This record gives sequence, C-alpha cells and structure tokens, in this order.
Amino acid sequence: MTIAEVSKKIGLSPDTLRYYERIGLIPRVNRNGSGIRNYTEEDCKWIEFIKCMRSAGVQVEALVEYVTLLQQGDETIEARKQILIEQREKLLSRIEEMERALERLSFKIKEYETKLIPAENKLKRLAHNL
Amino acid sequence: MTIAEVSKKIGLSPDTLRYYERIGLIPRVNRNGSGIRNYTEEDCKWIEFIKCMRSAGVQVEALVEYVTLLQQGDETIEARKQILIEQREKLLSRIEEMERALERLSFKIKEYETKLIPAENKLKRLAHNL
DNA sequence: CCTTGACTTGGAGTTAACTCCAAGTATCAA
DNA sequence: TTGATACTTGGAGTTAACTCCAAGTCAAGG
Repeated sequence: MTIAEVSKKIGLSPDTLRYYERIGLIPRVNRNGSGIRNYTEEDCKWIEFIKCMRSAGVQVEALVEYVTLLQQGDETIEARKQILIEQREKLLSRIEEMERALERLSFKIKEYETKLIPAENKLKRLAHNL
Repeated sequence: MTIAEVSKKIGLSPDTLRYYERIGLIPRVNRNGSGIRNYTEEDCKWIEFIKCMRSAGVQVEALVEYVTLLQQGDETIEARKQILIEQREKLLSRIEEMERALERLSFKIKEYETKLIPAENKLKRLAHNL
C-alpha cells in the first residue's frame, strides 16, 4: 500500500504518517526500489492502533517508548506491560475529570432551561469594566 | 484575596491567572489603590469553574466566548446555552473516544497477563531495521 | 533612607504535535 | 521528450495554551 492509500484508509495525513515514522512511532516502513514506502497490512494495523491511542490523548512519547521496547525483543515484555497499565490509569483519571466537567455543564444547561438565570450572572456587574 | 492566595487556593499559577484575565477568560478583577488585584469570592467561583472546564479539555476560545456573551446581558442567554450544549456534546464524544482506547488498552494488557504474546510482536521482524 | 519582596505590565519564549515547504527524483501519459 | 504527478528528505513554520522575563512600582521592615 502506498502512503496515499494508507492515509485515506486510516485517516491520517501523509505528512503525519511520515512524521510518525521519523520519530519512531511507526517502525520503519519498507521501501520499493525507488525509495517509495510500501505499507503492509501489519503496518496498517499498528497505525490504526496508534491513531486510536492518539485520538484518546495518549502522548506520542509514551507510544514511542512502547515501540522502542517492542523492537528490543522479549526481555522488555514486562516494561511494555507497565507502560500500557500506566496509560490506562491516565486515561481513566482523565475520563473521570471529564465526567466531572460534564456534570457541571449539564447542571448549568438545566439552569438555562428552567429560566432560573444562572449564578454567574452576578458577574454581569463587572460588565462596565470592559 | 491576592493573586497568590487565589493561586494557592485554586491551583493555577499567578501567571496563568493573569493570562486568563488578559485574554478575557476571567472578567477584569478589581484592583486596589496601587493596582494590585483583589479577587472576590465570585471571582474565585468563576475561576474554579474555568479550571474544571479547562482540565476537561474545553477550549479556552469557547470559554472566552461564553464570558464575552455573559457580559453583554440577557439577550445572549440563548447563545450562551448553545455554547454549553455544544461543549457538552464535544465532551461526550471525547469520552467515548477515550473509552474505545481504554478497551483496546485493557485487551492488550490482558494479552500480556496471559503470556499470550501480543499480535504486534510480529513487528519485531522489523527490529533489524533500527 | 534603603533594601526586600510581592506585585504590575507587555512581550518574548516554550512545548507538543503536527503541518507545510523546498529541492530533488522517479514514473507515466501524450 | 516533456510535462504533470506523486513521492522522497530534512528542516522550517504553526497552533494552543501557557510560562517566563525585564523593567518598573509600591508598602513594610531594619
């Protein structure tokens, strides 16, 4: 598969795909005789996983570390697992944070719906400062 | 309350508090005779709300827009409500995205736990490229 | 009176993660 | 053969959201 095909299939720009490879987030992709990338199914699956992680906010750095360990063989299994566990923790607490915000948003929206004008309307007294 | 007190109480740096005020995320805080900020309880409540939204990833831009409308009075109530609803949608879909990632992470971790070495170990064949 | 320390402002610098660009090469249709 | 198109690389530019800094002011302690 060419970079354009992978880009379309997965939904990451060619620039992003090349960038990911440069920084080691994607293991080096094989090239044909004239240096053009030829992605395998395996590459695609990995890229798709990376996309999923990135869109959830997992940091590039953590993923690069994981790939690096992956390429060092079986002695790194435990370290890799730890990375995954750590990232899961981070995701979980991030989701909790978002759910707290969600609740507050919903509460405010409800205030607006009941025409009970919300508390921060008191801030209006500050309007003359603008 | 001084900026140092608010900073400590809420957990945002004085620099961030000044920055938020500069860009209009916090309505202008009153100053004493010598130009030093004197935060009210109201200010604090608002800042705390902003912190909650920001830590959930709500964009500064949307919050600034909300504050701006707030200071324009009651004709903007509907517009403000729409902003809140839009942000709630965004948060929801973001949470869903993260939960998908969470599931994949958990699945991978389980693979590691059962010593069923994970699929991407096939990527190891690329290790010689490094 | 002088220094210390907390504050003020406007503006420059930083970080993560892209995103774009220039210069060069290869392939392919006309 | 000659563009046009798609790719290559390394490096520069962009964006959001801070974070830091320099230069200045002011109140309080010694």
